[in-house]
Amino acid sequence: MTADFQLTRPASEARIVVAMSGGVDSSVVAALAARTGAEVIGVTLQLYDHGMAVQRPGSCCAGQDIYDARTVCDRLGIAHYVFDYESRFREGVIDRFADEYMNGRTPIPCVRCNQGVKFTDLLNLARDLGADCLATGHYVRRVMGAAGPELHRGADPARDQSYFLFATTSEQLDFLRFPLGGMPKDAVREVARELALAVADKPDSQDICFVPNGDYAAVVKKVRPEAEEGGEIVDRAGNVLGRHKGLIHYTVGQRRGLEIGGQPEPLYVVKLEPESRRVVVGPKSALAVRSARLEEINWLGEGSGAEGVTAKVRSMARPAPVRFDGESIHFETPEYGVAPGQAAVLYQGDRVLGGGWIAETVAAELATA
RNA sequence: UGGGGCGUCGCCAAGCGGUAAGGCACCGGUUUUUGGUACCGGCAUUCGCAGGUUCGAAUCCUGCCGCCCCAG
Repeated sequence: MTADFQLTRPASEARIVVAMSGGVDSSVVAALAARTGAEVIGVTLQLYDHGMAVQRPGSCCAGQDIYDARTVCDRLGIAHYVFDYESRFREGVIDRFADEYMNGRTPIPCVRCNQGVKFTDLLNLARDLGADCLATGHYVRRVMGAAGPELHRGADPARDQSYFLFATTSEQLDFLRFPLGGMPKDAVREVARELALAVADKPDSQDICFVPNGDYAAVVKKVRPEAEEGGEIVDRAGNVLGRHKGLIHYTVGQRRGLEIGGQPEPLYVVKLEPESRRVVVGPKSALAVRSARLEEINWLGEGSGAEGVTAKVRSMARPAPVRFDGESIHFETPEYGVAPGQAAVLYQGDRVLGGGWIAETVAAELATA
């Protein structure tokens, strides 16, 4: 198994920096890079504390993971550098994550980490190291088009990570390489086994890497103690149905955790109001959304009003047909559970046209409680 | 303390002599590099309490307790 790193000069003269998290994917990228004959430098960023999150399976970029990355590099005979990015990660990802929740939005820390720490800071670092490119283990494809490199979904639809990389700019894309985008996960693990890499059977990372037990609220409270404050749960007419234990525990579209029984049908979170600290709930039909306004839009396509555009409003969803007017997406059929703070990523076939952060939504039906 | 009604899982609620539906909530699991959703599974040996009738009662009878409503 070999991979194309899309180098612009002979591999023997090139230098490839590989972003290594300590997992199987990036380890295999390093191995594939080494096979090209280029000089390869593995770089691991230490992103958060040495405490409780370190040994957890499914984490990345701390403690054991750094050791794992080093072990792989030693085996491959390539250089390995570790950089302390804790403060940047805390400000750019963790603090921001907490603040988004405080504002009644539902953040995606992985995207912030990719666009900031990884594709801005680490990418510049790779440039400083004189690299030809920065390679990562993301399951997306970089396809050379008429107007330059394009971002496409990973070939394995079950592994595709393009949703988390929508904010990648054209300039960053020029320098990035994703050698795993064309292969299925099985093949990646196979390579790891062939090379007898210690991480071959390491579990896939999942959940938020800096959250120890899936208890993201605990992390938010640690950073922003005022997140403890509860408030009222009301229906759309303003009737108080109960109390909640802090806005940060809820997200639009959420059903569980409201602890309101005696209803004929389930209640879902329809809206979060940070000013009054109220959680507004309603039936599933109240979740239907017709359009969503986006902000911080990143555009990778040529025009803006392309045909056949689809959008994903969460990572694990089939793309829905939409019309994009440059600021808002308009769904052909109502979309459910569209939460402010999440990303809307626009596609044309497998190609990522761009995307933006959901700022606000327009309900498909008029509110009647 | 005259009249009427009601007390079944945390909440709503079916059952009206044949051996406890369902929904909501909750819990567990599956899926998943965000949060959530969805799906699957679990969830009253017991029907306010105590007696009685019956082969057999949550269902019938008696008493007690507790609510609610209308009268005073």
